[in-house]
Amino acid sequence: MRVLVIEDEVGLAEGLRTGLEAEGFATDVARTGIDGLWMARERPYDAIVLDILLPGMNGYRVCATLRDEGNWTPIVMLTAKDGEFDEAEGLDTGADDFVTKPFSYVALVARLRALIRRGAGERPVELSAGDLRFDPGSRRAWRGKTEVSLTARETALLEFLLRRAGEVVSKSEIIDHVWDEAFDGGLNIVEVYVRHLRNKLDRPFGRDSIQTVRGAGYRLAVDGG
Amino acid sequence: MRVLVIEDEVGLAEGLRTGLEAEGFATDVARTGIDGLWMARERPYDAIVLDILLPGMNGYRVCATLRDEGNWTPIVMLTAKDGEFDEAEGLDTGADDFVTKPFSYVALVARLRALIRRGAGERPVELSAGDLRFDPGSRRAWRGKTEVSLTARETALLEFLLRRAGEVVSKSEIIDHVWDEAFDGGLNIVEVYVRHLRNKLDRPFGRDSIQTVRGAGYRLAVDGG
DNA sequence: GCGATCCCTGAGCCCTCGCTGAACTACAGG
DNA sequence: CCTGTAGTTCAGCGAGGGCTCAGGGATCGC
Repeated sequence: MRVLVIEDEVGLAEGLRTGLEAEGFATDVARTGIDGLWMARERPYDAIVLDILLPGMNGYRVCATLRDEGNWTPIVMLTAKDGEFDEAEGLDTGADDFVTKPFSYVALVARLRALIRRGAGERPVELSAGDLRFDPGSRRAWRGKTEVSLTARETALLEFLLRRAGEVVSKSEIIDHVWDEAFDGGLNIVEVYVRHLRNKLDRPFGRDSIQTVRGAGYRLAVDGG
Repeated sequence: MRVLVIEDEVGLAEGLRTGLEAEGFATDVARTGIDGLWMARERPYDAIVLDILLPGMNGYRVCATLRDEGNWTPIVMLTAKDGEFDEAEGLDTGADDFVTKPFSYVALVARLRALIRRGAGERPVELSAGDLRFDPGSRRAWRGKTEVSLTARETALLEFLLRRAGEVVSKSEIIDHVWDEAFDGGLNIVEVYVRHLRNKLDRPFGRDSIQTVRGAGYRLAVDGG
């Protein structure tokens, strides 16, 4: 397993190198975004650890550039602990996972192994409607740049609505796909969960993405409201 | 997202259920091929995980039967590690992907997601007559560029008229198709709703798309008026 | 021209549908 | 054991939509 670390801070970079090599990863280090991009293009890495704050070319741009070139090597981004925007932007540019500084090697290595196992083939796909976004892999949702925390059911409902964005889906259809067959309650449960989603994804942002089509069902606006 | 697991080995089946539900899939389990077939016919699944070795009716036959019946739900087959013929036969019978036992959940889930993403291929067609348009998927209607909001009944009536554009359809025929069989009111209701449609789709635009054919019924002009 | 038939129109009643808040259960963590 | 969270149920409410009806036009046959 060969890993590329793109990190300008020398202490951290060398720490990572020794730590990762102790874990059995062959590790290369790049000190700038440009260098890192170059190295990533030259050799097939199994994963890339990418800092965001880099001299010259920042991590987002490195990541986006690689993805544009069709390079889907798994990328773990190192984000600052206060950076709430980091992850949203990281996902936009095609990062696969995130580790918040300061971090433990254990966490980083675990993520790396998971990503490598998943492989470069399964690129991250994102479901979106306007600025409403959902990552099926990590099962997280964003309205614009702010992440919104959803429960399991809410997540499942949102995912279903997003996959059928623009279409009217009936409540019974929703129950068929979001609840399992053991469920024998009424259709009202759908109304309740639609309400939950609206309260979390629409109301705080002054949006109106989930429209009710009286007598037919609900429709998620393709432009996200 | 709703998945059907057809697997006779109880341990594996329950493991799959919990694993998949943790990933956000609503999961149903069938223990025999017959049961699985039955369940697949009953409800719309987003994907099916199908073991090959099943009591009674094996996975190939389940798969082939579903395909024969026009059911194209994505199917992932679980194949034994030594079975070289498995995949060929699976492909013949209409399987979409294969996972070799023993497998990791990560791999299975990745395949499932990929299939579901691919599977949602068909897009709604649009009904139109001149510049009068209707999208059955989103159940929205337009006259030219401006969207017109319709109630459920109005929508159903418009859809019916559009599907029979150019033909004369009688009021009783309309009642048969747009109202449910329990309806026992008079034919006047059709007149009322035709009026509603005219008020929304014709009058504001100076059009005359719904023509009344005295003594016979109504006809929607194929050119939209 | 005249009645008969068919269709249009507007007003109004009633009830379904969807929304909402609250209560209840189950379960996990501290 | 207590607390908090998620999932579900339920009953009340309010608005909007579905439907009815009666009277006024329009059109046809004679």
